[in-house]
Amino acid sequence: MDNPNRTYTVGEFAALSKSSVRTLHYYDDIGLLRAQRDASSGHRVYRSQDIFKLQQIISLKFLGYRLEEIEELMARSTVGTSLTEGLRRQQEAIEAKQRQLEQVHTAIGRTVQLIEQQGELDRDVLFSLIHTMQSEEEQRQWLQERTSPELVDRLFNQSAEEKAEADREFIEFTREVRRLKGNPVDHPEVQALVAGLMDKTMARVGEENMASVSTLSETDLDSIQFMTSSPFTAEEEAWMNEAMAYLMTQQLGEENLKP
Amino acid sequence: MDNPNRTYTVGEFAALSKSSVRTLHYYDDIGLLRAQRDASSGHRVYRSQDIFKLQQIISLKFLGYRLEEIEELMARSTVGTSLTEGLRRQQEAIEAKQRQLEQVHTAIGRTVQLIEQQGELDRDVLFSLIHTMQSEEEQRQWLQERTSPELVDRLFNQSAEEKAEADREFIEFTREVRRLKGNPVDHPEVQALVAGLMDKTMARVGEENMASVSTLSETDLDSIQFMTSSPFTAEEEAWMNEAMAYLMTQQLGEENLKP
DNA sequence: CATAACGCCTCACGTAACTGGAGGTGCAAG
DNA sequence: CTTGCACCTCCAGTTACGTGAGGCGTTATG
Repeated sequence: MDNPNRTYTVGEFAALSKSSVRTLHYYDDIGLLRAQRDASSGHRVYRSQDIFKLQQIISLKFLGYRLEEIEELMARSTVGTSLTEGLRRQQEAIEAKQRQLEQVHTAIGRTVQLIEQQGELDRDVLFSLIHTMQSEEEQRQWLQERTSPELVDRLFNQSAEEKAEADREFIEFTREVRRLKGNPVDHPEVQALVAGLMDKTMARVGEENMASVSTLSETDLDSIQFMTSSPFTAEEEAWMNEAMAYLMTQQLGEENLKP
Repeated sequence: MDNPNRTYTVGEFAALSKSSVRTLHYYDDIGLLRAQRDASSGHRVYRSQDIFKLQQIISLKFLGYRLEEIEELMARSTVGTSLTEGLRRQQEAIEAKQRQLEQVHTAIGRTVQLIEQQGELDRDVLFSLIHTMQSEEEQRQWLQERTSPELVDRLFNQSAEEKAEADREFIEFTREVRRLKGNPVDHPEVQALVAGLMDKTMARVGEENMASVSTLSETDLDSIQFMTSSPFTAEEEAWMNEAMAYLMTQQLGEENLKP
């Protein structure tokens, strides 16, 4: 057994504690773990009891404390309820980080899956999707404040497969837009495209929720534009709006013919 | 609708993107998002198309990329399999972080629970426990290489309750040591204490695993000392060892009397 | 015995992604 | 005329070290 009075050099001490010489120098400099000095050589000398102190430092670092806080904590002799409070705050911070990491993790998962299925992707489309995933929480919050909980539930509480399906459909849609862009808005394929979009949107929102959507104001619709970044150019958007308008007039016309 | 050619000042742009003016200055400085300048005032001028670029930057930051990497990624026009590979690496890094956070989370949870149940705790004891939790993975690895998988399983694959129980027992044990310290090693309560310790240890290890424990070498036992930091002083350790030795001789004596 | 190789020392700069402050300009309102 | 606002630039500080230069004293080797 080692005798408890033996001393260590920085190198030995670093190896023991699995930290680095530089780290020990640093702790010495900032006064977190002061070493004694060999009078003649000026070398740092650590005593075996310093091991415990260093272990405490490492433990507290492990718990997420910064060195300054650690110094303060170690100066206090009692370790009780005051620490619990700090620990609980640490706990909450960790949970927040975990939630964020989880979000990023699934976002990357969805992105990778998309690229694998679809091959090379247009960068605008990809970034638009990533941006949507990233701000999903924000959008949910926003809708929660303005529409019915049922709609929010329906739109966001989807399974991973449903979300993947929505991603695919979106990609498909952008490809069709790129393919048909330039055609007149009354071109049958263009009309089919926008009709399909409206159907899908209706299906996604659900008929029973259309009422709460229609309560959204003009300014609301404007600000939704900023949140959901679109991969389309201004001309593409204008063209699509025209096609939509044409579709609406056609449908209205048919209805007027029926009775 | 905003016309697509309107321009923004830094302040407006910061508000739009929910970043700060300083951040935009910074991105301009490092060339990540260069702004044009108003010739007369020298003020930064952002165009609406810069919004997309900034959104992409924010998205990539969200995915965990560093600004330097982002600049490089955005310079490339194709976004395909090269990105997937990077994303997968990101994914793994995130998973590693998640595992680490999970470990810290449960460690703090156990600590808080202990302080709540036991009130004020001796700092040495507390740090000893935290240190043990922190290096649990390391210890598991160490034992895995040297003993049987069954033993490792038994020692580490415990439920949260079992671990909490072990923590409590350990605290209880340190309290008893403090209380009885100074008594002669053949004092009945001291003997009961060490006998209890041995019983608990045997129960924890399991009779069928004693064989693989005994294969550990002397040096192995030394290095285990460094990993499991003890909250006891050198004298306390010596005293406990003596008491253990006394217990062993007694038991050997009894066995010799039996037959 | 000279030299090389260690291990230690100090000093000082680099890191990532900002944040904050000091000091200055131009413009509009009170 | 002053106040306030929004902008500008330049400088410094943040965290917890990593890295490298240049130097000293001790030990191993040719």
